[in-house]
Amino acid sequence: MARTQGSHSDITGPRVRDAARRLIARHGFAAVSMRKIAAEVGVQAGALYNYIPDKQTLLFEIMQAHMEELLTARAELDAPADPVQALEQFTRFHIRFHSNRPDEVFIAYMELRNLTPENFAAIEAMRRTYEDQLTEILVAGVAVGHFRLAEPRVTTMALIAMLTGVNTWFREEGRLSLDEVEGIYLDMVRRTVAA
Amino acid sequence: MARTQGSHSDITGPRVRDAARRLIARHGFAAVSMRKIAAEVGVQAGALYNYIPDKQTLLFEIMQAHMEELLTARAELDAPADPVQALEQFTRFHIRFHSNRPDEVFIAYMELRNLTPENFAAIEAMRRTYEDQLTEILVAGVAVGHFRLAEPRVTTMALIAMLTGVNTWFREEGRLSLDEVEGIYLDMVRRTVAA
DNA sequence: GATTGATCTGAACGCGCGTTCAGATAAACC
DNA sequence: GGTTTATCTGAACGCGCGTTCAGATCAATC
Repeated sequence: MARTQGSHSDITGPRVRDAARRLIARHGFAAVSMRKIAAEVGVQAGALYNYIPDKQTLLFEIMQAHMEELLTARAELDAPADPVQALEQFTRFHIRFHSNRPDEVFIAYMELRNLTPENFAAIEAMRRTYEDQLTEILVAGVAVGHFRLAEPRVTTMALIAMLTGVNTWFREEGRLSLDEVEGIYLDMVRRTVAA
Repeated sequence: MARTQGSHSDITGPRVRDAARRLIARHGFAAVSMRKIAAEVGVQAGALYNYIPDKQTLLFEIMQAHMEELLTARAELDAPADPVQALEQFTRFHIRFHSNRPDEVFIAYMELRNLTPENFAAIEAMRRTYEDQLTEILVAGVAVGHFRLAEPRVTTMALIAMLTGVNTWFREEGRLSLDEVEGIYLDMVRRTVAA
């Protein structure tokens, strides 16, 4: 067996996280061993500890990176003042962002219970920050009489569940394009909150 | 340590499944060992094999029982001919049934990937049967001009995701009663498909 | 071309895993 | 009260787990 040692830190580091993300999304955090991640990268298990302190931190960093990307990507858009337009922007953004990252989305929801309490709180806070942005749009729309809804927070949870649900069935190679799906969901979202 | 042996099959059998259901919902299938389930029941790990052939079958039977209960409970309702009333019945039934069984619902979604391919197919078929019932209501409503929607299957997935999402935030001791939540969601469902 | 330092191997650690099974126990039956 | 039988214990099996670490290897530096 040929040894292939040397300096590959800049290459191996990201590959560890990529392999972990893919394997955890497919098999679940508890079912993925450090040895399997290492094998995917082409390295022995011990070498992983040059890049991560432990398995728990690996999971947390994957989730944290995902949530930070979500908040950053969203912050980079300039929000329309009109709540109707803001809702359209949010809807399209949510579907597009999440359908492009099925592994991360799956992990961020399924593996919450494998986080330590502190790590869990950190991820939940970011999720709440994101949800609050939709709630704000809804409240603003109600204020100007363009939306009508019973409970902003309940509607927020309902809409986000509906939109994220796209990931459970949408396939790139399916009958409908992502653009078409976006349009269909946007219509449903609008109706749900229409005045 | 006092031995507590004897005949308890009729008691122990259900307790094994109850303990497994609770523990798997909380920690995940891969993270729950047979020894932990046994400890919860108050028995040694070996005794579990008087009631289940193996761990995989235990998971499958929990999911299967849940899906069968879902289909049975739904079948026991007599469906209104009017699609509008049928949709209301489905919505209320779905929210009520699922919010009463948070553990089972969580497991039935999260642990699908831990099923063998054959067991997975069996559960998926039952889930599809349930989903199809909503699709039929939607199609019937469109046919008589009471509903308007782009894609019955897409709307089905969107509504079910929205309704099941209640489980992620609803708490018995919260501000809103289940009746109120039912009403709010029913309103959103109606608007989503209104002609 | 010798030295340094980052990177990786390979072996080891104690532990818990799912499952099996011989034997112990206690309830049920005659 | 002796026998049968369902139920459970306790030990064992081989295996993979997360993590550590001494030593091997190689790229970069002088």
